[in-house]
This record gives sequence, C-alpha cells and structure tokens, in this order.
Amino acid sequence: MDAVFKALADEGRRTLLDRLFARNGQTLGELCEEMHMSRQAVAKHLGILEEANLVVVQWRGREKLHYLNPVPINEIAERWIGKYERNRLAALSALKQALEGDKK
Amino acid sequence: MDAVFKALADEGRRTLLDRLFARNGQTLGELCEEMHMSRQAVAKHLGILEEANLVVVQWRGREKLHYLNPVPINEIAERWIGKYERNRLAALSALKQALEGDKK
DNA sequence: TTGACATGCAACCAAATGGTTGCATATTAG
DNA sequence: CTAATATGCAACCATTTGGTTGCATGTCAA
Repeated sequence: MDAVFKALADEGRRTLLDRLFARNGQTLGELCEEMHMSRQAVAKHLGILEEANLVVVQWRGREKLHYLNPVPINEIAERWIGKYERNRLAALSALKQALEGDKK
Repeated sequence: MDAVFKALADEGRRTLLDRLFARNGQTLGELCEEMHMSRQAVAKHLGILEEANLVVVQWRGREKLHYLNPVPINEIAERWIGKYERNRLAALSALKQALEGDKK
C-alpha cells in the first residue's frame, strides 16, 4: 500500500491517472502530450504507477497501451480512508470540543 | 490537495494519524513513543501533517496537543477516490476486455 | 532491406525528503 | 529562584525523487 500512496503523491502521476480515466488504453506517446516534460520522464512516472499496480500495460506491436487499474485505489478507500470517514462526525465533534474547551 | 497526498505518502506520518485516530489529543512526547526516530523528526512529520491540515494543534501550557482533522481525508475520498471507485466495475471490465482481447 | 517510429536503458544532475545533532526558549514543579 | 520538562529552531547530511540527455532496441511501412 505504501507504493500506492507514494505513487499518488505526485501531481503529474495523478494527472496521468485522470487522463487514463478519461480515456483508457492510451499509448506512452499519447500520454506524453500535454505533460510538459520529456517522454522519458513520463515513462518513469508510468513505471511507478505500474509498480504500484495502478496501471496495467498491454503491448500491441510496438505500442504500449496503458490501462487504469482501479483496484488499489479502491483498497485505499476501503481499508484506510473509510476508517477515518466512518468516524468523521465523531472526530470532528471531538476536535471541536477540544478547541472550544480551551476558550472556557 | 497536493499537500494532503504528499503528507499521506510517508508510512511514519500515516502511523501518526493512526495513533491519533486511536487516541486523539496526544502530546508530541506521547507521539514520539514507539516511533523509533528522534523527537525532532517526529515534530517535523507532525508539522507536515499540520501544513496539510490533517492535524490541528492545541497548546495546553507547555504541552502541544495534536488532534486529527478528518476533513481533508474526507475531501480526497469525495472528490478524487470516489471518482474512480464509482466507476470501479466499469473500469475493471474495460481492463479485462483489453487484456482478453489480446489473447484472441 | 531500410528508414521511421515507439519505446527502453543508463548515466547524470539539482532539488526535495527524512533524518540527525546542538542549542535556545518557555512553562511547570520544588 | 532554580531544575527539569516540553518544545522550537537551524545547520547539516545521505538518500530519494523528478527531471534531463544520449544512445540502443524492436516493429512497422515502403
């Protein structure tokens, strides 16, 4: 899971995921457009996303097609964020009380 | 939002959030226990969590009490993860088809 | 076959990150 | 007042990160 969090920490990589979300199965060349950095830099980012299993790759001849894999994101939502979200109101309430308690 | 993702990228910081989730309002000293790094390192991590607004601080005399703020995590879940999660099955299906399509 | 195209690999570099240590400051206890 | 306690600030360091460039490899099209 650490790899997933680390992969999501970079704005450029989140953009790449957004673009695959908008249109799945793009090649490296396509994904390079609009990212203003070199092809190799984009390839590195995609490698990190692959490593985190957020992107799955498919070769078609000389083209490398990239597919979004939503499973790890779902796992984060389920196992980690859900934990906080479920208790959101309780935690907010505790926080509010703590801060108000000080002013008294 | 970038600050939140970056803050969540470190295992130690996630542990700190977990510990505040388990017991809210701990002091820096308390949070240092079990983390095997120096007090200053923990303080830096907490600073990053504060910066990302994931932790809110309350002074009580010479003690600094730390409170978990669940709002930014909730925002991630709502605005970003939710986007992928909602289409989880559709994306999985597309992925599967793409991979199977190759084998034919 | 040959050239163009899509991608990979590796060396290199600057900046950010995560950690340390030493010392300073503020508050509480005796 | 003085000690001890709780924390802050700043310099410093090694490693990681995000980017570059140059060149190599594999595939398609003419």
